[in-house]
Amino acid sequence: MIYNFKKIEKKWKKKHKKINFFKINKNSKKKFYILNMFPYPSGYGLHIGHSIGYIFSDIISKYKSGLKYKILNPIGFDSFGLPAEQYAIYTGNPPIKIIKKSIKRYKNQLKNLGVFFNWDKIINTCSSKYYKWTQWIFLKLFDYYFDKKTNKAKKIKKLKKIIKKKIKWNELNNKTKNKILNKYRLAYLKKSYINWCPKLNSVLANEEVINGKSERGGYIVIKKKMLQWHLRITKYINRLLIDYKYLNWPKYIKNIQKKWIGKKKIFFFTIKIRNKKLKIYLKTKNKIYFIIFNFPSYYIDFLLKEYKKKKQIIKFINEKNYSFKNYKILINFKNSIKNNKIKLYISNYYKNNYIKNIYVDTSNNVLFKNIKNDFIINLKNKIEFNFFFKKTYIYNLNDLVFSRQRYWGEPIPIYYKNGIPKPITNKYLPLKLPLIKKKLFLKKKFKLDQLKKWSWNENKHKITYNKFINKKKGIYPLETNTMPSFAASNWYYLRYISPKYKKFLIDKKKYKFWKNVDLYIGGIEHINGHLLYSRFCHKFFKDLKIVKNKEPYKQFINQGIILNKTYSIYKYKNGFISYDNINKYNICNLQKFYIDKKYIINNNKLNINKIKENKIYNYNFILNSKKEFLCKKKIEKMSKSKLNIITPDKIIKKWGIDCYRLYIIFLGPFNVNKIWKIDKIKGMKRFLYKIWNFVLNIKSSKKYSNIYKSILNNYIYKIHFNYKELLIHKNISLFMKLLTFLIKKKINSIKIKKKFLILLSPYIPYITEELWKKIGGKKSIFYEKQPIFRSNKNKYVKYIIMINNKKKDIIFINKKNNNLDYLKLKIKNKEYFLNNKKNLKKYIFIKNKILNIIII
RNA sequence: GUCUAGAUGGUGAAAUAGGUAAACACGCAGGACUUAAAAUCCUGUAAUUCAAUUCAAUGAAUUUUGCGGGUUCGAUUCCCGCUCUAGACACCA
Repeated sequence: MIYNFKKIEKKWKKKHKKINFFKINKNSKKKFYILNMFPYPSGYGLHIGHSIGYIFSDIISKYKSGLKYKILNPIGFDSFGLPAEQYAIYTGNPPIKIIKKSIKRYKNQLKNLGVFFNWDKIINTCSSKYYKWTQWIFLKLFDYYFDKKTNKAKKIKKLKKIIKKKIKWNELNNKTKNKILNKYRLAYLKKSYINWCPKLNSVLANEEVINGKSERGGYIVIKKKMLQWHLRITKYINRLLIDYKYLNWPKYIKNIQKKWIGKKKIFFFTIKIRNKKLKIYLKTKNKIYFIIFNFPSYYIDFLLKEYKKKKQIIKFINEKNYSFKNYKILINFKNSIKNNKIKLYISNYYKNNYIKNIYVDTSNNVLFKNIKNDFIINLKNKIEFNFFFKKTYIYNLNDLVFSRQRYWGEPIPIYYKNGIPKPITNKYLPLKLPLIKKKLFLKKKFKLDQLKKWSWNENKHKITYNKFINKKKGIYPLETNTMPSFAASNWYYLRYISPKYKKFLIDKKKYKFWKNVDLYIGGIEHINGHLLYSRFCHKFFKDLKIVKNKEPYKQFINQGIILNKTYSIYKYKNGFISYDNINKYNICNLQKFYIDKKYIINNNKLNINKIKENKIYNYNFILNSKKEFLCKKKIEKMSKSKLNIITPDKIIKKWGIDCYRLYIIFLGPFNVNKIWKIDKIKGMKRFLYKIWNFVLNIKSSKKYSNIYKSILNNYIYKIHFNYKELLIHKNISLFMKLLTFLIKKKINSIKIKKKFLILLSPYIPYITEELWKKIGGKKSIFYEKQPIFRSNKNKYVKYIIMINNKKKDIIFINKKNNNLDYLKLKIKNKEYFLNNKKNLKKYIFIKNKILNIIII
């Protein structure tokens, strides 16, 4: 019989639709909630990098199911956000259409990986049934403050009571009342900076800004101050830091997050410049390493007002050059203490475009060659700073900016009554995002403030036209910003437990069983974003008594990135320049374009005729001296913007799902980055053929002896161990070894064949199902229990005999005689022992492992 | 620049708690089967040296886990210094 994977996979895909995998252990009390970070449904579909995570979680969940756990392994779509909007602007199709199409494609691709998800529990963040609760959470944050004494969030009502004791609250007008409360709310309004492009008349993401210019069009981008919603995550920092002890995360992952929170002890003093107080922070009392201005925003304004160098400063801020040498002396001012001149250095070296560090020194000749040595300036002798120092803590983490000046996100359920933010009553949520269905409507950048119908009728609780805005009728403008993408992902892990529950964001009965996520899988790049915000959100839920555990994700494993070759070309004014001539031009004036691999002929030469067929590249190509055009070749993360995506579809068509699953896991450790190569997939196919032939064709009369039992038992032990440590790629090697062992010994026991298939089934569901049926299995193989390791089956202990740390022999001894004396007896007459007997110095005996004989 | 992770054959990589380095694959070389190709199967495969035998095969010793040190009977693993590579670094998901 021939192994026809196409037929088998098609057949079992159909059959598996009828099995509810997640009900197999319906009545089990053990649970396992495994979760992949949900994908962004991009139009390009799922690529190889994504598929690794899904296959990984699928294998683990199938294994756990085999240990009789009840499984939750859901999937959803994070469908609000910038890419869909960008794509909408680019193509003229409304985002909702794009998303729906993408989700369809994504689902199909996922189903083609042989992965079991809880398809009945799917969630979609841009559906109003979901974002109703995202908005609800925001309103809760708006309605709560952080109580320092109890270290918990409490209702703002309680705060009012406290304030009333101190101030005559009722005598204040609404605006000052609001101002006071705004200082305490967990969601509050504050001015902060954004990237603003005057020519495009829009806000840009950091990613869209390159060298201080907009990615599209190359216009100048400036920093602009805007009133925006913030979340007061900083109040929760201590709790976030303390609770790491409850997390089973890799150490380095915890460290990344800890560093990001960046709690530091620091000293500060204040100086006055023209009646304005400035706090200056120092690392130690005596030496100035660097000085950080606490209020960069304020400082820039100050500079702009006081010194008429606006142009110079703006220009400088926009030069995104991370060299430390790149600093400029902007102002000199007199130090109020001893009339020493202090130079203020301003550098954009710190991350982002924000100015955060300002360096101070008192001598006139300070070099900035090396931050570690030259920069330490002792001010002690010149000025007595000590007198002014105070100790405090600073954090790297700031409050989260929660407003996005974009269309495609959850509307913030707030309206402005005489300039004061008012929440929309919970009852009337969701505040629905108006869906624009017309084509070409979005060709230009679109925001909610361009809508004609975006005001709130306070009495009728309805959205109404802006022209009706009227204080007497209670009609006020709505907030036009939307929420960022992390608003939805903060809490989605809870929604999976009861995605269709209408009364509340979670069904508390079901939560009691599932609790938090047992194993969370995702990219390392989310550690300082989503994963941190999600923890913050969970802690807030705990204060609201929605959840009971301290942390949302018990265990976390990050998935390695798949790298692939990229090719890029550089444009100068109206022409492209061959990569070997690039040194002749100033890098700041060059624009980088990624190009598709199909335009490349051998290694990194460009096929100019072919590329010119594409209108985007219809410019001059300036060749090098050899009359060739070279591209820059690099190995980078697989991503749609870099045009180096490979999708699993074609590979699966050629090799089959089982083969693809094996191969993708066999590539290496799950959390390590891998360069994409297809050449080793042959080996996996051979392995599948081998399994097929072993199970169906090997026939012999040999009996299944006890020694084989104990060897198989050892394999089972190792396989379980690897699952436990999440090193599942190693198991494939074990399977292969085990198989060659079974074939060589010509074992024909149905019992062993069955055990072997069950062990393999999480990895390769289809071939094992087929074989399972062929050797007499009645139900699906996934109803079977995974074989368990039995420690009493091993009767022999393996010893390695060494002389001066060099291996000489391997000896098996019975467990009954597991001691040094017996071992000595065993080697007594061996040649290697007799030769060295005279020079013997001592024995080093390590139980169950080694006997090392030291000679002189 | 800061932080983090990593470096093992021609390639992807294994090596439980410091104890057989290179498992398992790919590739390559040789062979079997076949008109031929593909597929399949078998054998070999870190390097150097020596011995023996030469039809083929074999045995022994030494050196090897980026570089240089340290701890230890013993280091891929622990510690210190260096070199290189990759990733993260706030409106990217």
